[in-house]
Amino acid sequence: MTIQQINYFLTLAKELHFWRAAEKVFISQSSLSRQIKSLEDELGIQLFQRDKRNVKLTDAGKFLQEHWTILINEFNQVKTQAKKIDEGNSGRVSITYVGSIAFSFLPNFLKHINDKLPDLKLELTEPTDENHEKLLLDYSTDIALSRDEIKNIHIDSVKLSSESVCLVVPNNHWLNISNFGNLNDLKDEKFIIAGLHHSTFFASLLRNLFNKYNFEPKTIIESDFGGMILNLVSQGLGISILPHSFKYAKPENVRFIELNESIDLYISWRKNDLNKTIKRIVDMAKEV
Amino acid sequence: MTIQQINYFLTLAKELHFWRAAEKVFISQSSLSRQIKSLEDELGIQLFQRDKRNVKLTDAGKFLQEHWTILINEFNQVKTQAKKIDEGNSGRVSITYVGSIAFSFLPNFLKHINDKLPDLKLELTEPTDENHEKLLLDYSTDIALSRDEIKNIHIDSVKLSSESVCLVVPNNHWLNISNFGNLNDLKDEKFIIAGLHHSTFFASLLRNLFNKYNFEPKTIIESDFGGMILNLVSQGLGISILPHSFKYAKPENVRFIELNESIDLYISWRKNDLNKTIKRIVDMAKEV
DNA sequence: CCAACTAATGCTAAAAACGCATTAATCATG
DNA sequence: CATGATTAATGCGTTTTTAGCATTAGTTGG
Repeated sequence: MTIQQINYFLTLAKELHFWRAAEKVFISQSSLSRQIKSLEDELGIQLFQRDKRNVKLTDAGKFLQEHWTILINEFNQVKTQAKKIDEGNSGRVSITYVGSIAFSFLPNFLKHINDKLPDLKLELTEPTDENHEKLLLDYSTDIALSRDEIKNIHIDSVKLSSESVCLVVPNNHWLNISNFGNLNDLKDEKFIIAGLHHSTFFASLLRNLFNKYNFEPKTIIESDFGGMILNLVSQGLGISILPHSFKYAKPENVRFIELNESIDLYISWRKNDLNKTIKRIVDMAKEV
Repeated sequence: MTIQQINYFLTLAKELHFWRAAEKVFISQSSLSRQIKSLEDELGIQLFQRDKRNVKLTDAGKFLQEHWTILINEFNQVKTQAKKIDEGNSGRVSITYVGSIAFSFLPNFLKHINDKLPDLKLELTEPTDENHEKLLLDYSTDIALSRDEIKNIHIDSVKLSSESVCLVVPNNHWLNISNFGNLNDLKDEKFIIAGLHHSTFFASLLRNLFNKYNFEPKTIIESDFGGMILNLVSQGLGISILPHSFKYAKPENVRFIELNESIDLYISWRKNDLNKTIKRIVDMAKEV
């Protein structure tokens, strides 16, 4: 039983046509026919019900199609990860991050990594659902930069920094540090903020903040992309609440007013991962 | 990349010695050497660090050893299950059950199956940890007979029957149906019962029962095997509490006194499993 | 420095995989 | 109902892969 044979099988199971399937796997129809037959013989399982004209999966075939598809995927994932370990400092490392660090921490961090490990390729992704724990465990990513700590026996997670949360207003806005009391002063303001129904950490922080003051913001635009929000604020469309680090995006015509709330940044990685480069990068993060 | 090659790799990874590994997989040392090398070439990953004398795994090799071991096991499990589906009524079906039905429901059930499907082989197991849900989901079993309903979107679960829970006492015991009031009459009795700390459904039922009367039994012997308990009770070593169906074990010198508690029997199976025989057997259970 | 050990390699034989051409069965069509 | 189109299986020769034997080459322990 070859991985190759399984791929032949999966292709045929999808096409249900020997000629088309054979073309897809770049062998002749006769070869495919024989490979499938030898697979059936070796397993002692009838995979396809076929006459001279039609091909269809048996129940056992359907079962194998479903489960082999999953297993082959896992095989490929494992292979990719092994390759990363093999390549080490000259390989690739995947990093997932939350958008709000794109302007401050992340550029410095990436520069630092590139100075120390110039041959390393970095794969950056900003996940939308923010399930960093799952992404780490199934090897979809190697390092996660998130707003909350990940508590899992297979994952190490340490706090890198804290920063304050700020009101963001256009420069010509009446609000400033000295005349700001609390959120309820802002009940007539138009807000441009992240979707509060999301399950991200920042959304939940905002929900808590509004709850504390029993305050419901007049939201005119929802966006999860901080850069977009900043831009809209600078255009005078409304005000927003963002982590302080967005100041480093050097937005024009915008003023930041610190609130009495702070938000953390954590870095998380798989405990004892064999890819030593991951740990090196984590250590670099602590230096930045 | 062949399944065979992976098995070669896993053997060598364990032995770390080409000759011994080659013997274990029934090929020559030279062949094994070449197979490993071709695997390394194909993956583009160094698996072993070797000189003319020693062999040891690289980090990537360690990683692959760990994950391939798991995947190969899953492959075999999937194969076994596909085989079962292929064989259908002449194949095998695995049933896990709780001990307490061994004397009443189970014999009738098995006889019924054997009458209808004489070519079917049945694999019976009585799991100790009673995690029927997990056993079903990972295909370790096909049908589970348990005391509580399994609630999972991939599993169907229906109640087969209910029965009362009984006090079991030796025939010459002072206690009988007419003079029994409640559990607190039994505070001086010696009990022989299942370990209450266990996570089985029956253990938790007993815990609740005792809690209800704020009653702590003087337990002299703990055993999870009902047959053993019955035997000890009949020898006069103490009294016990068991489901009513143990009466069908036809124990000598023992009397059952019904309590005001009942316990259910559920049958559970994977929803829409491709092995049609499983559903047939489930339907038979409802007829018994 | 020699003997024992062990992984790699040259060579040859056997086995497996492949493609071409053909066969055999089925289906659609007039 | 005959005929051509379609399609999976198979006979056969070729190429590729795998296996074993014998040998080589480097390492280790005495």
